[in-house]
Amino acid sequence: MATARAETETPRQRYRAQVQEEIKQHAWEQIASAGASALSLNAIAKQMGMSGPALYRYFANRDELITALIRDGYESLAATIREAVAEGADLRGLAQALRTWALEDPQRYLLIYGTPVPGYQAPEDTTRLASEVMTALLNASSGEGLGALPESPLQTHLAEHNVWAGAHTDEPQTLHRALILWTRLHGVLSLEVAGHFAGMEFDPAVLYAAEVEAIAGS
Amino acid sequence: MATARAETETPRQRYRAQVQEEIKQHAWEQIASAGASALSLNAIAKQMGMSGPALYRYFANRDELITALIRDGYESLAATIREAVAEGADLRGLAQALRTWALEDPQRYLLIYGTPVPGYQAPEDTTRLASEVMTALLNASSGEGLGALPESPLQTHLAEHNVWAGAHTDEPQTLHRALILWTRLHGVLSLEVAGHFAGMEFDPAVLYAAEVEAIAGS
DNA sequence: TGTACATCAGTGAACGCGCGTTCACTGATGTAC
DNA sequence: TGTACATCAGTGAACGCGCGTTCACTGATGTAC
Repeated sequence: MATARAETETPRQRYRAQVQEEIKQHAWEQIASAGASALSLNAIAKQMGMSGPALYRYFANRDELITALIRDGYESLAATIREAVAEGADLRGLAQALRTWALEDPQRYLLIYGTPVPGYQAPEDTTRLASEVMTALLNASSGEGLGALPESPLQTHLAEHNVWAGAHTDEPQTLHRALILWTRLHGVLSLEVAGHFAGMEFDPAVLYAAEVEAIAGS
Repeated sequence: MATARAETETPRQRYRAQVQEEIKQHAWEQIASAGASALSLNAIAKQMGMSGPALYRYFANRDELITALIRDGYESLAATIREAVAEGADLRGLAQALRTWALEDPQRYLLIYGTPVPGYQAPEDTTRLASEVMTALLNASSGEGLGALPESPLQTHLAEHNVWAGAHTDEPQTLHRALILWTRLHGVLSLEVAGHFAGMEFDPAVLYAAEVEAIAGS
């Protein structure tokens, strides 16, 4: 057959994807320098040397662009965790991967885990990516050799409700461990990224590592 | 003397303070419904039934209003903690007070601990209020009967740098305890407030309590 | 108690600005025969 | 290989809007003698 197969990318499609990518990159730069609320389609267009309305060929409106950025953020995190898992990372490795990812681009981290954009509803597929990350943490939190947790009403609470929809374990200790791993890491990261350690003269990385060890056991 | 003393509030001053307060209240409502970035002086004026420029009698510009809100936020937190301390609250009590305060007005919490406004520099007195809170946590973290922490490189790290400028203790265990109290509580609170527990069917209060107990000891 | 003056809250018009978005169009690129 | 047509990226003008902020002003409230 001489007709192009559907899966083959035409030059036009490739160009389209490139420009779309370039728009997003400029959007990230703008977010980095002035926050997500300052994102302006016209400003991006000007930076790219084209007229404002041209962007509407690539994104239906401002909201759709932001949605794409958020989705990319989730995807980037999920990919990072996926890679770490593929390389056989344990609980410590995952924590390290998360931290590296967060500090690599604080604004990307904040777009997902910072103050939510009011009235903004995340698309479904991001929740899928979010739970992929959670599942990785959960898997890393089960098994031998990890620090034992003291008994706690939380564990029976977690056992009663099914906390992770579709979790592959219902072992209370594992659920507990994964949950506090999640919240403790974000506790350090979010305060660090938001600059709340600024006045204190210590290295957040050491604190982060200590929190990881407290869960992983020594 | 018939002349009014300087400390006495004149009716005009009282009125002025009232209107200023009313402006801030409308500002909070606006933040609550559309986020801090959507705060508009003109919109506030319209809500109050007055013209836009009238607000400039009370705040020099938009930035000064936001600064006042942030300052009020810090002051409200510091007052809450101060009260709890005055009532003899221990570590558990302080943690509870913090949580109640945060959930009472999530937007106020987020204005302080959420994504920072880019380019915005907090005034000095807020750092004073912030460290007042820290000191309270520090005091509650010292003393007998608290759960012992495993040894950790973090403790020697904290001992070497003076983490809290002007802390009344340099006991490594105490510093460690106060620090993780701080980060762990915010880990739960920030994820909860930002809605990241939405998909999971459990009560964040139970998790919060478990984290407190893990530090306070049972 | 009454008058003259100063203070200050609030108004309305006006400024320039940048925003998101629509629309009719031009011109280049790709497709079908 | 060449022609006719369809697709699509990008432009420029225009829309209405709300924003922060300045300015000259009116009118009410407070102060001094």
